Amino acid sequence: MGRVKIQIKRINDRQQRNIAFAKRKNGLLKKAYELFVLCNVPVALILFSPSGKLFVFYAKERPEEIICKFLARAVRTRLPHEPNIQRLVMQMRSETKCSDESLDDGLRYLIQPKEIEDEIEEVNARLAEVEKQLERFLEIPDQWESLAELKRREEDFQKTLDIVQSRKRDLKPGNFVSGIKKFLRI
Amino acid sequence: MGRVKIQIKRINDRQQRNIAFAKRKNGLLKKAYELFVLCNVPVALILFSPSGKLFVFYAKERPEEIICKFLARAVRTRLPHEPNIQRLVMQMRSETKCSDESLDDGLRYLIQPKEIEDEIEEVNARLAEVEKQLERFLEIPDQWESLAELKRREEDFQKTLDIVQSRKRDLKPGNFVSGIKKFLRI
DNA sequence: AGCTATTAATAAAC
DNA sequence: TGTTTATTAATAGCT
Repeated sequence: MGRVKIQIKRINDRQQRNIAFAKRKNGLLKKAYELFVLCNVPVALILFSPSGKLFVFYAKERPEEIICKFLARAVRTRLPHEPNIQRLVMQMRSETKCSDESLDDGLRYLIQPKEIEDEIEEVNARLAEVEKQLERFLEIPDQWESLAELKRREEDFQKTLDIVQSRKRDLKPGNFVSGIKKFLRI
Repeated sequence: MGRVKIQIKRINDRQQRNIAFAKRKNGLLKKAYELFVLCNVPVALILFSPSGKLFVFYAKERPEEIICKFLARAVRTRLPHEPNIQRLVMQMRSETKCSDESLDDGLRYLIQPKEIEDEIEEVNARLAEVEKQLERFLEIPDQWESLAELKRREEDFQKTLDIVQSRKRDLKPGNFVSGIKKFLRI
């Protein structure tokens, strides 16, 4: 998506490679962040610059938690080759007391409690209900004057609901990115 | 980049969220792959679907190697809280000779999450505001029917707030969060 | 580190 | 579930 279409192959010029890395790293981080916010899923992205500098993005859970989940699956499938990880997986293997029940087929893992999610959906359904009623209100001619007022109040409701929902998300147990939205000034 | 511009905030409808996840997961994986090919750098991307299914992408090095590198540097900055990882890091700490080069400095920030009490207070204040508005609303006679509905909604808000407050105890202080503010162009 | 012409990703519709 | 299309978003080449 630039001035010309490029082939996805290694950039040989070192400087150009660094430029491409800097730009695309930002894009990738943004995309990872957006996926987290939109879908509210745990994400961990670890990458190294051409010069070896470490970059980490993680959301919803701390990277150790995400890594542990990933390694827990490795326990069931294969033993990683890296010695340190191998040692860790061996430990986990000896300790893991058949939490197999939480594993459907080796791919699914640790399903989040759904109650908060459901709550939000329920509240949204009710909000839609009220919005409908407000719509009907707005159609009554002799109450036209109060239209602006009603709209304002409807917006107030939405705003309040947004705040409550956002707080609920932030306060959700296991969510260690509490306040990230505020921090990012979104 | 769709038919309409969307706000980056949690998608509440579960089905829509799943659709967005499926599409954006593919996009994210593609971007990660392209970054790897173009710049020839190690990349590890671990993410979970809304239903808890695990997805892993890694390039240039096995995920265990990338994770090990990440953890090796964690040795120098902080001790992760997850017990298994903690044990591993302790081991690595006693084994690893840490050089100062390329210690991540640009991407990580220590976030001091806003005090939960303050946030609850904020929500309470907002709720009180809406309560006041509802009071005024309730004084209009010929709108009484729908006002009962609004009153009910107000109670819903209170209930929701109670839930939020009850979850306060479950919240643990956050630690490091990948700050990406300046990269997100927000 | 900014600027645009372009390409690429994707939200909604089908 | 997959395909199409109108739009928005990312970014390659320049400065």
